[in-house]
Amino acid sequence: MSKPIYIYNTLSRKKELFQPINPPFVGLYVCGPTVYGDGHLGHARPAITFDVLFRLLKHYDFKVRYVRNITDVGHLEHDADEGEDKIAKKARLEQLEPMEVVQFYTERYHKNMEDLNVLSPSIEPRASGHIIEQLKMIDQIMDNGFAYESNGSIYFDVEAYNKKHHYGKLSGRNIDDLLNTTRQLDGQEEKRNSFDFALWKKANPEHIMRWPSKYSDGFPGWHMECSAMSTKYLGQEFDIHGGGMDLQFPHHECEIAQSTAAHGSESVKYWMHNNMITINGQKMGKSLGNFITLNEFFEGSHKLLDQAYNPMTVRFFILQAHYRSTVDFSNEALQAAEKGLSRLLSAYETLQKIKPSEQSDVDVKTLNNKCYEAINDDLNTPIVIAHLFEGVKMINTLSDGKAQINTDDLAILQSTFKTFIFEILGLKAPENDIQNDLTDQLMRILIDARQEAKDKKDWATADAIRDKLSALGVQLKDGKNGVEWSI
RNA sequence: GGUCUCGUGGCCGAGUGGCUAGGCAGCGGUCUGCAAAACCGUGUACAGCGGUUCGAAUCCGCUCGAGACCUCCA
Repeated sequence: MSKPIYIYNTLSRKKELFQPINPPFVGLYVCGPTVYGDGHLGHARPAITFDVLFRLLKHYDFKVRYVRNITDVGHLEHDADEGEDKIAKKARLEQLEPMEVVQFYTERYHKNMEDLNVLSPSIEPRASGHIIEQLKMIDQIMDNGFAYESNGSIYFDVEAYNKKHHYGKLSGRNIDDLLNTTRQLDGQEEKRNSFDFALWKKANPEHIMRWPSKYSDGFPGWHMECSAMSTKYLGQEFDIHGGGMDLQFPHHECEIAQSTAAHGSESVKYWMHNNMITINGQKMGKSLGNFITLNEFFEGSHKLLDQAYNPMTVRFFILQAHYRSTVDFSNEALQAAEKGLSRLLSAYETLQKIKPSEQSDVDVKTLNNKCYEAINDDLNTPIVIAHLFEGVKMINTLSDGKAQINTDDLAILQSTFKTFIFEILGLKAPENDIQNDLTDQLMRILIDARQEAKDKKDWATADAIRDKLSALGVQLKDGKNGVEWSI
């Protein structure tokens, strides 16, 4: 199954037909987290968006190498810390080794991703493990005359670069705008121009994370890692680079400049950017202090949360919006997503029980096509979900015996649901680990006891059992095919 | 200040020149001893004002409002 995929390329600001540089291989690079704190809802968005892309490409049998980095060094802070490394700062605060912090938060990030059913990337390189590659790339940029040394630090010469290439092409800026709008920052006096950015930074004596180099004892600039690691694992030219919209400028703009300056040609064919998650209409972000961590979502432990939300609810919530739109958080919206997902999944279970007939009066082929059309149209997951709900209606009608379906169509319907819900959207049925065999058998005893009471029309006893279970958070559902229970 | 995006029914959220996504809530119903759950049915909304057009939520202009980037950020 291979159909044309269209993706929105930030470079051209248009949807473009996706054509890999070297089919069937696809190189995909996505900016991963800086591991100095717990992941929040904002981290879930790109992870899930590009997870869906990864899954879709694999579904179409592309050979995908998906690289998502872990930033464990290099992002400077510009507050009172005078360029102290983020990781180093956190380490000092907690009296830990920097790599201890990195280890701790990396593992928590991985756990979050697993909970969200986000597939592991093919390679998850760390910035700290690629200092040599970064230094090599800095050498190339220096050799090509697009960088200069100043007091042991190396800066990218934006002006020199802009004479031959367009600095700002991704974010729609030009160098004149930047001259007027760039703020005074630390280390400015070392730069020729305010918009120049660091490739290598000489470390202050108290700076913990540092590596020796011919320039100085220091650490790489904040954009180098992605350029160096994408080149190493995907080559000088690769297909797709993704990340949050907030990284468009300056991070991705600098990446383009660095790669072009080092290799003489552009590195990325398609740039994709997911939009932000907002909370009360405002961006949710680390610096704004209004973020909710994923762990808090899963535990319901944040004051803005009415309840705990299953990771699949969060995933479904995010997929119900298109990745290039902002999505506004609210308990109401999350609860709506929770119910919608559960309806979708229970229809999937119903689908497994449907028996085929001789003839078919449902159009499953169109449904299947519409799902593919939607996902191929720049990952339009909300439309896919809308179509799946049409399928839900279809399934329930069949289940009620109000329509018929033949063997072939049933197979198509089942495969459509399976493919889209689980394989491409990456949803999964929530696990009930409490619902093991023993518990189920104990529950059966109670359910049977209640049934006996009901048979005797002893409603008081029957209701008492139901109410007491309900108080423990166990719901009984009287269905046509017997009594089901859930927590 | 510069660059840019957006404003859709009670809530969330697609669409983007005519054929009025979808989910949740609400309402009506089916089922049930009752309830819950489940299922079915049900809503012509597109910030305001002008313009283009046979026809605009969709294109253009203005007004109002919200937000993003320009600084670490997903």
